[in-house]
Amino acid sequence: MAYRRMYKSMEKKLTIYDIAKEAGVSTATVTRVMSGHASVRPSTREKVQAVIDLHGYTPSAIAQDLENGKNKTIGIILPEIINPYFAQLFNAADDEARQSGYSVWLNQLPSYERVEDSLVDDLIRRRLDGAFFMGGIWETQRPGLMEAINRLGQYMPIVALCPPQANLNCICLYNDLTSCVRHAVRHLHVLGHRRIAFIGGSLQVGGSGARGQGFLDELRALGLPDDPAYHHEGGFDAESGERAVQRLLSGLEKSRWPTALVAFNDLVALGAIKQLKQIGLKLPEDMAIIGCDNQFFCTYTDPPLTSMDLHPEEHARSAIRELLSAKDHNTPPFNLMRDATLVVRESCGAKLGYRKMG
Amino acid sequence: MAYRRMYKSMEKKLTIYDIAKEAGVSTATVTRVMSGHASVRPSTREKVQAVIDLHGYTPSAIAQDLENGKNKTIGIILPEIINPYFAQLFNAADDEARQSGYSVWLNQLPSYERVEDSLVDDLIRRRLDGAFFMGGIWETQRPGLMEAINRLGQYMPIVALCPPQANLNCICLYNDLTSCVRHAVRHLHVLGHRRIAFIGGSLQVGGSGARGQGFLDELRALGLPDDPAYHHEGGFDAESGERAVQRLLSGLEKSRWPTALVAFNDLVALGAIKQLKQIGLKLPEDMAIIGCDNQFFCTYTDPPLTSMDLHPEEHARSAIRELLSAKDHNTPPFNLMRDATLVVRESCGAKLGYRKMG
DNA sequence: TTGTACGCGTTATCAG
DNA sequence: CTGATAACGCGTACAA
Repeated sequence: MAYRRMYKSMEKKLTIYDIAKEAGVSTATVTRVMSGHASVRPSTREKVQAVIDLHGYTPSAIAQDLENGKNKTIGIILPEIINPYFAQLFNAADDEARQSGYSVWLNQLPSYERVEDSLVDDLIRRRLDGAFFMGGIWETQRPGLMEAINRLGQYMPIVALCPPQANLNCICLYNDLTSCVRHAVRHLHVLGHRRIAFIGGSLQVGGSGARGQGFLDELRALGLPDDPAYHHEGGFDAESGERAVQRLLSGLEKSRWPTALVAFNDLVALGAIKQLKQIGLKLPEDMAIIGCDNQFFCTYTDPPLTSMDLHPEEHARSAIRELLSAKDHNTPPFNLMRDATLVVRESCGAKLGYRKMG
Repeated sequence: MAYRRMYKSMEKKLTIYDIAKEAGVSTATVTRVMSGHASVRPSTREKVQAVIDLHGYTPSAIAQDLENGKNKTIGIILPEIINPYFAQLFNAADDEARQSGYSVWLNQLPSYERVEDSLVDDLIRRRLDGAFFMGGIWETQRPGLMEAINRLGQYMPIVALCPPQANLNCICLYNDLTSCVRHAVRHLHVLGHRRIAFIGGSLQVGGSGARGQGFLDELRALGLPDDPAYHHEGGFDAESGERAVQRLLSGLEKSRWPTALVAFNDLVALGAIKQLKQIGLKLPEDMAIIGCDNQFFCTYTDPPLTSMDLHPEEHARSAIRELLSAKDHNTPPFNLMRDATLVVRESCGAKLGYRKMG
């Protein structure tokens, strides 16, 4: 037994013509009533409005879009919304766009996967008003990404959350990750740490390279030993953190264990903390750790995780604003750097004060 | 100095007419070439394709949408993507939709806020193929929501993640939260706990009511005391958890403290754990705790958090599938219930075995 | 103040 | 196989 007319969409779709006919006016008048701008005789207005209300008529956005040749939509491309860091970015971008009467269209592009032409085609096909590529992308080799951005950039303004790169034709918003990591290392040094290791991420590639560089730079600047056994790459999530700690410590005599860890990000730190405790270490007494991203759970780890805030919301809001303004004013590409902020909690032993360490 | 022709979108927009003219054919033929379905003489095909490639022409999706009267888009309404639970749901829905060639349009509708007509108008205006309302919504009074859903339901199929309700005309997917909480309480009881408290959420309203009911039901069934001082509502996030613990314990002599906590969800549990430790309690020895949602960080709390898995991904995938099939087959509304699964970790003392407790 | 007619970019239909 | 032409639903000149 089939159900009929369950949805109005199943009935004859209601168009502006239907309203016009039923109200005994032209479609132009209906438009006038709805927009409210033009002047309509009060009696006609009422008559038309009555019909509109009666049927609950709402004009089709797709027809409107066609009419004025745009979407009022901005495409957002990120690796995975599951990652709270990207959720945070997305959320701020969404909010900012909405405030300007724009919508946002989310596209997940998993890390490690090749950038397919079909994604770019999709974005072009939709006639978006701009595209915002956010991070995670440069942390790994991403075949095809730069070409994709450059092609897409011929159709709409683009903002990317990444350090500026040669031949990358878009607005780049980024953090000075080198100085960010140097900041972290310095914090640990001030607290007395001398054997410091870096875990997670990937020291060679893309944006991660900057962190690795910062790490090494600061070690040198402080005159600390630069032991290759103290670099353990591996990934961007909590499991990577667990594994990194395991590999790091199992490869070293106890006497040579570092006293502090710089984690690629908070997720890596989260995993590291678990593994460190499992080994029986007390935090921060036996091992200090610092994360990056200042995620919501930093307050709730035990001990609370000291971290670097990269100010993702501000980046996201800038991105949207620049996108909209670039569309209007045809702004030439530029780049914008933000400093990171150290958020001191307890995982580095700040409360314990300075200690002389082996 | 203004930049010119930076984006192709700034130039005269390339349409199918332009391609047709330049290739010396009609627009119909261009369409045929692009779709590949109809038969075109190879030589013409090549000729047309050459022009297409030359200019990188991509047909406008908005015109296509107008033509076939649909979007291939499903609207998703959730409180906040920042909450990892909803991110998880969204992600699964997105993936499922994509697999069927559909897109997803995210709309955040903060809890506690009234459902504006403008949101519903927006959804209707876009001529979506369906809408998926997900949770958090029924946890609080939501003036206007039911009316909104019922109005929207006249235009497109709707799936909601909530228990079926009278006068709510949509497909409801839900968990049996009553039995879910009873399950949790039983787990604690088996481990020896006799004084059990419930924190977070709201016992009276909507979906939360079911949890509160389950809590009370199981206490009664087990012959445990039902002490009003053991119910502490308050919210859905980590901070709420902190406050709830504070209020709960400060209002009770130590001898009457519960030995176990049922938290509304994992975020509440996260906050509770922090506060419990701050008070100096050992977990799970001095206080057991069980969460709900089985979020990613459950593995990484200390101790790892025992939780209930509500299988959000399965719900989300069902939702999308039902939405698409409802559109095609005009299925009558129905409801679908899923059981929750207990995921035992260490926060309830399962490793310690049964203990006789005060 | 109101109506007519056309354009927006595609696809589909129907001739040829 | 190919080309006109009519939809699709709306806004907007332009005319009345």
